[in-house]
Amino acid sequence: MLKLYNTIGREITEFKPIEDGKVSIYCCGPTVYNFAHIGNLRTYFFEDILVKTLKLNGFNIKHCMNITDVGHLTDDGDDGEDKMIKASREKGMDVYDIAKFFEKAFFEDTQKLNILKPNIICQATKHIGDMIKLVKGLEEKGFTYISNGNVYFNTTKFQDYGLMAGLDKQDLNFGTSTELDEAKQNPQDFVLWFTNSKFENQAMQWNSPWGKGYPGWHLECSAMSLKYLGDHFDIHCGGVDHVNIHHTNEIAQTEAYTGKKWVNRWLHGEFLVNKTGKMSKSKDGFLTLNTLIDKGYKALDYRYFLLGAHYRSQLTFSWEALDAGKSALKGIRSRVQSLMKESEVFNINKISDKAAKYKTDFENHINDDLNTPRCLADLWDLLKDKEVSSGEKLAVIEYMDKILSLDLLVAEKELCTDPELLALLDKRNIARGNKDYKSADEIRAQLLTKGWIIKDSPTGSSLERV
RNA sequence: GGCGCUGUACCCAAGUGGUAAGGGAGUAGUCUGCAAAACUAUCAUUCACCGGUUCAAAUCCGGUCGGCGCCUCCA
Repeated sequence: MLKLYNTIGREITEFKPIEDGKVSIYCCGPTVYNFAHIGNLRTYFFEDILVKTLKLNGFNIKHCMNITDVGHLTDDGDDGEDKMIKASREKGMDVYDIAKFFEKAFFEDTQKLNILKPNIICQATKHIGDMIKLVKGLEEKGFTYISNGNVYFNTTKFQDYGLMAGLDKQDLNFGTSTELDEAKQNPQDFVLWFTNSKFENQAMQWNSPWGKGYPGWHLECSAMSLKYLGDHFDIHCGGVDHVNIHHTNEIAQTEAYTGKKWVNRWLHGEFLVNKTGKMSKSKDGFLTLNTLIDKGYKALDYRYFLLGAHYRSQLTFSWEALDAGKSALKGIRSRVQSLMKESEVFNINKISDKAAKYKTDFENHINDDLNTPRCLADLWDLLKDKEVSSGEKLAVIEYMDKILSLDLLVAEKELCTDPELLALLDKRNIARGNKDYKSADEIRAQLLTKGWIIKDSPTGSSLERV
């Protein structure tokens, strides 16, 4: 039985899809005006675990994600502007090219992390018409007003405003950190359509019944999810920061528009934090996946690190913690590689009860609101169990890796097959046998300059790529 | 200020009222010409602190102190 948390009601309950065997899921995607940092990527990782767990439970998944490629792009007040944007502009790329560039970079990152690509990916700029239709519908139903040139959503007209976030219990601090928008009738109202931009040089603008302008930022998720997943679907996810504002407003405008319940279950991924707080592009410590790779880590080392914490807990990033993940993954790999030398992968349906217990434990743990840390512990226990045969272990590990996605059964190290180099290795081992260690070490150094490292083991020597 | 989350070993981190998962690091040992790896063992009488409930509390309740997040674009 799959149990998942629901931000609505703040409780873990059994997951039941609207339609038997099928799940529709919408995930808030990236804003593509900069590289994703490793904190952003944590959320997509969590959604990947969710999607794969649903698949493991036999569901057919319709997985939709938006690309926010509208807005933000001419806001030069942002101190953290990436050099790439500047470079792109200097090269004369327009905002659409910039968006495309970072969208591509985003999917390169997620691919490196073995994150499945959603089967529906939708760009906001390609759905302006759908957004306008939504605003028109809201206008007809009387949920909007126009003020200072912009179309606003009147939150007091929507009865359950802020229900999921529990805003009624919160004494919100309006306007303490930013100036209040004087044009709003209520502090929580939000813009559906801008014609009077706060950025003077807004690069992307479209014609609309209210004049030339651009959509408010909550609008895209409502419009596109309605289009691709319908007016009632199973799961909507995103980062925790979206609970109070973004998702609250999405619910308000969508349910006001359709007049019915929209999303059954909301899941929110917690933040990756530094010692100094959350990772953000305006602070030091803005790390991208490529920064990690440049420092000698593999993308999957980072994935292992993420698996070690539950998605609803904040996770503290440190190099020491990442090193721990790297070493652990290396240890698993080396054990799995020896298993593969000993045996073929057994058929998962024909394994002993003892081995099957690990499979069941793993399923129970992942189905328990995605408890990946427990799943890793199951993997380690299996690896260390002396009563389970190598082939059975491999079968269960292969199964676990459907969720973990660490490429555990893929031979990681490239082994040398070049006869010339292997002859050198033989020569070195002969020298070694004759206790001629000087020559042996010279050959080792020679091989190293060619990019190969000698690994001696009780069963013989081999050459691996550095 | 309000709301939410949180405080578990040197580090990261699970934990369903029944006596502290797992990983990393460390330590000891095996192996070893060296290097690397591997393997074995070991590693919290205790869960921020103080009270309470209970036969039994890391888990429940109250209080104190600390951390993080949201209330602004944000994963």
